[in-house]
Amino acid sequence: MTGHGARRDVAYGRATVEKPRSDSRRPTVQDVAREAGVSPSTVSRALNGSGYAAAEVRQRVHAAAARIGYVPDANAQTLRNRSSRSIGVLISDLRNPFYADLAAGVEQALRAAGYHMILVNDDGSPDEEMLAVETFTAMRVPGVIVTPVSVLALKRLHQRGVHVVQADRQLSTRYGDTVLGANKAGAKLATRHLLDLGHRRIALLIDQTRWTSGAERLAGYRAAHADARVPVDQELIAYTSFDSAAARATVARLLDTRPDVTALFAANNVLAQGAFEELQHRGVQLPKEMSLVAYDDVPWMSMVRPAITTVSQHTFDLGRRCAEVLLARLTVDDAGDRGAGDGDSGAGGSDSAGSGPTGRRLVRVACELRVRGSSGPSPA
Amino acid sequence: MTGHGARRDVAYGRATVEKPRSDSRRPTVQDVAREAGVSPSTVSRALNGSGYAAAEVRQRVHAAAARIGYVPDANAQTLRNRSSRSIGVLISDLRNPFYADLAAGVEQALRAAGYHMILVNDDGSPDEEMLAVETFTAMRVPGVIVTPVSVLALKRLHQRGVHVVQADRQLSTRYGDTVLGANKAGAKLATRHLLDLGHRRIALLIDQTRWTSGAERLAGYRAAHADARVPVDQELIAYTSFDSAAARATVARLLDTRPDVTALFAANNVLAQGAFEELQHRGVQLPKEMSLVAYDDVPWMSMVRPAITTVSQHTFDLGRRCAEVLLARLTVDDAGDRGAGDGDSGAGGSDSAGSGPTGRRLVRVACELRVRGSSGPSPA
DNA sequence: GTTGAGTGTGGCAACGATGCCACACCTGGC
DNA sequence: GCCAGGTGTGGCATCGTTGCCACACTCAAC
Repeated sequence: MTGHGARRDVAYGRATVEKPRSDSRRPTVQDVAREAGVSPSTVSRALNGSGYAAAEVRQRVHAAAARIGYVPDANAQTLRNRSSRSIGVLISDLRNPFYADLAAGVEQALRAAGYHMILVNDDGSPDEEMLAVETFTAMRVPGVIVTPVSVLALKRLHQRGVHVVQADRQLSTRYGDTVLGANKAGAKLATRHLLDLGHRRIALLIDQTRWTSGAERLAGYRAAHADARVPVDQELIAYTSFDSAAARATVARLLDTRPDVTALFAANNVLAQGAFEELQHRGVQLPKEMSLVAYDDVPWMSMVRPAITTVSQHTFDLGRRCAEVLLARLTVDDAGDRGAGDGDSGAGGSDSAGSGPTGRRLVRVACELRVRGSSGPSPA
Repeated sequence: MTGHGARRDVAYGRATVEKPRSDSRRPTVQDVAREAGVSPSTVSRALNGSGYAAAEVRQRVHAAAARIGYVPDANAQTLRNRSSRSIGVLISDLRNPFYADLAAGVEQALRAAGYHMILVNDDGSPDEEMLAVETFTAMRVPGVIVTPVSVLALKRLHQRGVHVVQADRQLSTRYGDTVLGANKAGAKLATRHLLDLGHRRIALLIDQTRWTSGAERLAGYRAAHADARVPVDQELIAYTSFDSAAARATVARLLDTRPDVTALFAANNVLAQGAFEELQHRGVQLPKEMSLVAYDDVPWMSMVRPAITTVSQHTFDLGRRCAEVLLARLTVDDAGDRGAGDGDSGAGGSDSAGSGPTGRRLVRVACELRVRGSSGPSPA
């Protein structure tokens, strides 16, 4: 087997063709030390600012480092320090704007703090999720932000001493912190909006209620009814799967069997798409014949006419908040003794339940009802 | 300064509160070796399958590793092997579905090949781009996929022996491979579609033509006119900035000064949004009074009525292709002698120009015209 | 019975950065 | 003039993995 040695040997011969400037290998602390006329230890101290280093020497080292283009090897640092500045981010579907925005928010906050994001798509598959967990473990990430699929993944991470933040939904209260949208409040707001408009037979289109996101939205829907003393018709809670085609079929069935429905509340953007397509296909007039409200505002909802009334989750902020919560843990970790406090310096509109730095934290990011043209008075 | 040592010492005392099972540190090859009754070298050989290892021993080692839950430290491996399995991916805006889809495609292909993606958003800023380059360098990534902003970043990466793939646009032909959409062909297709419908005053809404993406689309627009022997009215090429509000204002100005325009071709999804909003705002009837065609199909375009005629870039595939092109380079690199061939096993519809494994490669991913309701016969 | 090839295993150094410890030097006080 | 204390620097081991090399052993052939 011509292993690595051979590869390296050959690489030089090929250098000008494939990898142009790999003729001189990357500079290390040793090289900086030689250049500055000091020892590697001193270089380390001078660059990191920890420990003694005469001002003059410090300057000389910095100059030398800049001159030869020294970039510290992150892997060596991680190996030595036993913790990296990479954060694992595990989401279900990057092509869904909800997850994309979430990831974008996470990335922004991480980058601002000098961390970076390893992004893995699990397509909602527990197996892929577990594989990602192994990857993150191997990389020694200090924390992971995940829209969780299986409790096992959370548990495994937790066992391995990795800080976990569950985003958007909470599968377990035992492992790490959680950042959620105000699902119940949002769904209640939306439902109440419809009730206020006189609707009495409001169908809820929802995919699953095993996850907190779905369950809480359902609860909000019920709560609004209860507040208005309008009984909930169980038949109007239409369960479907997380797929716009399926949602569309479900809506079709619903409209056929229950022509008395005057409003439709779709529990997320994917289901809303199916619903909207079916209504459009049938030529149902919004909002005259039917009102439509969606949870989770995504771009198409404000482009179509009438524009869709939605509950915005402030998804980007949600992502940012996830990163902040995680970073707070890491900082506490670093600080030896807990100095950082709980620091719920909440970007306006997020409230946090849960105790100090030691306990599990649950952060809620506020949502907002955006009334647009798709919701109007009940025709009845 | 209570440094790292202190942190560790304290960590144990806190273990049950913060990081539950960090009481036992992570198992290493040493631990596996002890468990299996062999030496670390043998463990390495047994697990990696390189070099001798008796079948019985191999089995014993695997069992031991599984029993104690051994996960190799990726950082130590990278340090030792001088190359990681992380790929840097640098894009402009994750919240734009174009970039999100691109990243999703990249991620899928990387994951399938056992690599993972460090995703960084540079918001189109050269400074952020350079910072990301430093990060990637520090992490010793073997390759980077980038929607480039500045040539300097490409050059820097190239100098450091990192394989580069320019995605979507090509800023320089000197550094690494490139994967582009068939911009000219696509724009020509779209323009020709409008010309065929009888339009003669087709405005082009475009942000900039310094990048290949814009320049090629402009070229396609011109080429279609030339083919049809229709002169291009320079005034109808409306330059704006990459921003839907600006695009909208530009469209407004255009429509005011040139009421004779019968069709609008928006060079990307962001500009298309601005155009659509302005047309909608003015109550312009599509396609009766005006036709609209967009480059880059994104979800809202098929949700609105009339749905927008677009050129789909197959963005997800574009991303996948970027990863494939990069991985091919890495494989050649590994293989000591070039065994892998050029292997343009193109997923149907992508054609590659450029020479074998040693030369720079330029791959084009085919696009497709999707005719929808927003384009119709010229009113004239 | 010795030699040689072939087979399997362990020792050890290296990847690059870091921080503890030891030590050299300088200054001031008695 | 000697010692104590402070200041700045270098040596060295370490993080976990890998692969080269050396070596031990088995077996067959001469």
